[in-house]
Amino acid sequence: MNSSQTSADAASSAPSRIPERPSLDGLEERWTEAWEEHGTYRFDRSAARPDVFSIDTPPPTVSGSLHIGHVFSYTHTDTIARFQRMRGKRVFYPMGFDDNGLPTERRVQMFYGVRCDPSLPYEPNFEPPATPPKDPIAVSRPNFVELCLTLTEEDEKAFETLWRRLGLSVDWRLAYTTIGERARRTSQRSFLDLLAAGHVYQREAPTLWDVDFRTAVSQAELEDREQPGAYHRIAFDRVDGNGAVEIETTRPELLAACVALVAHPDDARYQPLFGSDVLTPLFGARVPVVAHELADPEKGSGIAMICTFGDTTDVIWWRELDLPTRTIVGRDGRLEPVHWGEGEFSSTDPGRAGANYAELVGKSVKAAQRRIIELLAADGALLGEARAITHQVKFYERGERPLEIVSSRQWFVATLPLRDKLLERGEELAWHPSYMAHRYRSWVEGLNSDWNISRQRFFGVPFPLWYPIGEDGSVNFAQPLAPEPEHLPIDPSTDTPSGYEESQRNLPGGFLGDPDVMDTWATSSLTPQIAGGWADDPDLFARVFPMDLRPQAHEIIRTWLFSTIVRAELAHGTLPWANAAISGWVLDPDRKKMAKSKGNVVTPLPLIESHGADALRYWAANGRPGTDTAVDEGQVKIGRRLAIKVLNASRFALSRLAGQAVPDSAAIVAPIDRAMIARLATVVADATAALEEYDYARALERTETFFWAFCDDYLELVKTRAYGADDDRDAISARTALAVALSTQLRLFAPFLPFVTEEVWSWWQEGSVHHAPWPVTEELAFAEQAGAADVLEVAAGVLGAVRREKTNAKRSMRAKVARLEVRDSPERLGALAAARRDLCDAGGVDELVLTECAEPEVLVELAAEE
RNA sequence: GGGCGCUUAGCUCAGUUGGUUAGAGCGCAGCCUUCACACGGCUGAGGUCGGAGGUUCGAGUCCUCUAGCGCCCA
Repeated sequence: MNSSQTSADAASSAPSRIPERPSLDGLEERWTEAWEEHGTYRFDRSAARPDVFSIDTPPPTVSGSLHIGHVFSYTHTDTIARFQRMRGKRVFYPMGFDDNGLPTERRVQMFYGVRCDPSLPYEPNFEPPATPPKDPIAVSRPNFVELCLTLTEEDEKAFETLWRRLGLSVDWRLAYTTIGERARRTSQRSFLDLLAAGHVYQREAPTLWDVDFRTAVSQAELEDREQPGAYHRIAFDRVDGNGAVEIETTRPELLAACVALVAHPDDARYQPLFGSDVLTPLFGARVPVVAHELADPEKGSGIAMICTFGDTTDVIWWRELDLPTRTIVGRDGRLEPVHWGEGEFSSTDPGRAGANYAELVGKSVKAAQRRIIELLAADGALLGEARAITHQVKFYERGERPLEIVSSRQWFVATLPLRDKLLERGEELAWHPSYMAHRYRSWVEGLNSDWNISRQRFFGVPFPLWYPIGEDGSVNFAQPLAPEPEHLPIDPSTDTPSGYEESQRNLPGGFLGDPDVMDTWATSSLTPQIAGGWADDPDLFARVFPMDLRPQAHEIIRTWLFSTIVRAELAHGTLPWANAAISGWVLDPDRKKMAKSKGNVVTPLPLIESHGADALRYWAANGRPGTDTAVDEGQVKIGRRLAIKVLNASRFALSRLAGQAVPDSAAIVAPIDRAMIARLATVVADATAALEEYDYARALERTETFFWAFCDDYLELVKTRAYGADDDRDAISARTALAVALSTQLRLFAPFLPFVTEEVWSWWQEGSVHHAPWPVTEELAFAEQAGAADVLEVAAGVLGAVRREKTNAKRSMRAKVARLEVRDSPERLGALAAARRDLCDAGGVDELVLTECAEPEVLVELAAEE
């Protein structure tokens, strides 16, 4: 701490700035406004990279509800941002909003009662009805996107309001969205770069498909769900007439799509059949019996049918065994018409096959299953009763029906070849807490497909490509037409490729715009590049990238964290950040996961309104890194109590300071004052070390523990002395120690309680506490004690004994002590002697006797009641 | 099936590299209107650290096995 800065100005004005009855009321409005006005949290973009601390803030999904989980994790990040700022870093702390993608589309559909039909033309004056109609109105894609933009804008305002009330030290000038112009330019430019470098490719391939959303989904968006099912035993006649082969399947409705039977190569039961053919019942299609290691002899009858495509194993068999394709399930999840006897759908009896299939066509897979079981039973091919089981079925994480696998044209990022490199990057990254690295590693090790980034949706970043259409009407997907980088962002559904006229769209000799949009992760994986200005502000980008910190929740390690590492690796050959801080979840008060469907989601605003932002932040900052934490209003109330205590203790500590804004610590001469400062120095060291390791919770806990002891013991002990005369050097020592301790503690608390600390700071200091230097042990080193007994600890112990005696006697704490005898070691008695005056004042002690004794004891004789 | 985390007072949780009688807050009980604070203060009663075994002079803190809860991956 600087010494000897006594300013006459401060001397006259400072005490008057301390309110008579300090209160939390109005602090948030006042300081939120002041910070905005003074640009307290603005990023200084003149800073060089080593002086910058940059944060890749998670952009919340704006169409999701505001809930307490946001407050929780964003508070954690904010404490780190504030700590780094006070350490002198220029903090790059932008806020983003993730608005593109399916959640927004769903919300818009519900909110306005519309659905998107891309075949419709744009209606410039379209207004959605005031109340959503029962049957959704079909609107064009541009109209639909407009509604998405309108609604997300409103949602973003609600989020921003919450963040500001919570006191996040975000630079709002840096806010971005994942659908905004910069995001589209960045995503499209990055895509074209990857295309040029050969890291993305397009392929007609079996794709995981959600039949309700009618879009492809990627491996990262899958989840297994336990589902009831049943094994049905079906007989396939052998072509050679030597009886039948019995298979078991959970998906009999795919029988028409069967292309082979498969058993394990070592399975003696089926070895004689390999290479021979069998006929599918009902359809008479001739299919081979083949061998493959993935066939499980333990499962069902040990031989399975391979279809187009029942599950991902079917896809592997299809690819590795070079089997034909018989597609029967359409993109709507219903069985499509096929022509038996033609092409892939050969049959020994096309007429019968067609008649049987006519019973199924147009039905959903579920309905088709019910019908085909009846047909098989009537045919005699169904053997025995169905055997009920439960099994894991793949779902889109937001979907309601099992995924189908359909063949479609999709863009992929080649992630599988990167696997080893990605594992290395995971090792390089500093994870907080460290065990979260396992989540990433097990995910990368389990990668089984390249990243499909095409989505057959509407509100997203379009692929910046067109495809030439030949004179014969065939589309040349192999030679896409790309725009010039300076024209980005573009929308191929409304923009025209160079060398073509708009009139040539979708016509022979013309062009076709890529109809798809990118996976939402394909854009949000670029948040460091979007926020940092990679595509349009290289100067800024060089100052912030690679970033210092990615804070996020653990459930999106496989999606957001993973995909961001992929993109940075491909674009820059580096990690996108040095540290990943993984926060836990917020659970409801009964420690259950919060979910809209359960109705147990806690909204944060009422908690801020009733207890204050500092209080809610206190609760959040008590959640250890990575640990799931229950909502606990009791903890919030304690946060409020702490904030009030800071106000009141500060008022006392400063009340007799006589206006020295920055007192000279050389005036701190009393041993107990020095002991308190020495202990505070250890708190500074602990809190600093903890924050350096992203353990904000530990830093808060250390600071808070010290603060309560400071109030309960030290403040009480020195209270009388601090009121002493202006020429009393012991009084000055106490006042100075109070001021130094307060200054240090306010700065330690500032990242956690930004409002109340700023308020108190403003009573006696210039500038914002949030730009004050983070305390260092050196400024308190003058009080270092060499091995002596801790005066404060001994005195506080004796004071406690006095209080105990008064409580036992049911007397007031003001009651006089006629005689106090302390028996203890010479060393401790020496320490106590140094605090004799304070102890007698605080305890109301008339006579203090110190007796050397091996058996420590405190004897309290209360004076008679008056 | 593989992996990770958690299990410490009625509740929510600390306990950093193993070291004197295991800590905090809430809740509970009692006391005190004290000149920073009744949106307060003081004091107190409550655990032998999920279970079993082991290493060690010494283990909540390290090792093995085991139970329950939660999660990740396949």
